Amino acid sequence: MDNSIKQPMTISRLAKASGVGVETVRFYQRKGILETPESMSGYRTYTELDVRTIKFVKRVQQLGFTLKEAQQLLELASCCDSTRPVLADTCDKKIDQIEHKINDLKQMLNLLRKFQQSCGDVTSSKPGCSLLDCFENNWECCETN
Amino acid sequence: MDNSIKQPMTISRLAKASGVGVETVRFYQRKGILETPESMSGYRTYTELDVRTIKFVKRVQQLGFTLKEAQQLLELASCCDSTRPVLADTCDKKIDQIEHKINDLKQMLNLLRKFQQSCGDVTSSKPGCSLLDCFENNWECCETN
DNA sequence: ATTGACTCTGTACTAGGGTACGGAGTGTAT
DNA sequence: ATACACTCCGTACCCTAGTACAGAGTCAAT
Repeated sequence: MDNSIKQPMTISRLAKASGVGVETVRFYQRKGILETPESMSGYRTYTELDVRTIKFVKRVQQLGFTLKEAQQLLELASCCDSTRPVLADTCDKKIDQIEHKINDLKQMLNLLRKFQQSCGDVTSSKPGCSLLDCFENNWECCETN
Repeated sequence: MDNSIKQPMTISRLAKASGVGVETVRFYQRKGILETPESMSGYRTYTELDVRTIKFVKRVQQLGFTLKEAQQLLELASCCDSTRPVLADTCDKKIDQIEHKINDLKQMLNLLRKFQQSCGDVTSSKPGCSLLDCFENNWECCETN
């Protein structure tokens, strides 16, 4: 890997490369999500890792996790040495969390599909399956598949 | 359905029944998520529908949707008549959205599982699959299944 | 008719996740 | 050497989703 720099990656370059605003980068630094690199001469220079980190955080947020959780995931990402067992465990919990979320979303999806069918079928005059009705009792009105 | 009321459902009863605080109910009213029933004599009385609505909103939020989105879903729920085509369409979009989210979460899950294996295996000295590494290029480092 | 629990209204405050801005320093081009 | 873009730092502001609270009214029991 040739790490020679074409142009030093300034904060605005970093921001642009990772698709966020400069202020967001600073915000992440304040929050400790991103390290604040030591700067010779006032201006800091960033690396590809910072770009990746920010992109990762943004992605994880899209999936419905908080910044704090994104940070936890980053901590998982960054080390895999002495703390392995702890990490594996944290990972486990995160996995459970995500599995749960997926299941919930699947139920919701099911429900919406049913609802949409009864709703889109204009020939049917019956009110069909109401979201609220279906929702009761753990979505029982919809056969889960 | 016997709609006779044992005791009028006041706001605190509603809050309790739907598992939120009184202030949250009021907040939802301000936001238009919940109707503010006309009250004879100062105190409002609520119905089972309000309980269901709040529970629905809370559930939908758990799935990672915003209040605004929950409201949209409620609008879907509440009518299925003249506006059917529009609703079916909105529903479609929501379905796409959820499908997308599920796929993303599945990829994340995959990644975490891989990571966890390499991380939990203490005998393995190689750094294994880093979350950040794996994340690059649409999680390509993990075979999607 | 007074107490205590509850309600209504409005306003203020909180936490999370940013976004904007003012003032001072820096880097670079002309 | 001066202009202009950019950086750093601190503080302030915004939106979302609540939460808290003060002041006034209401209801029900004593």
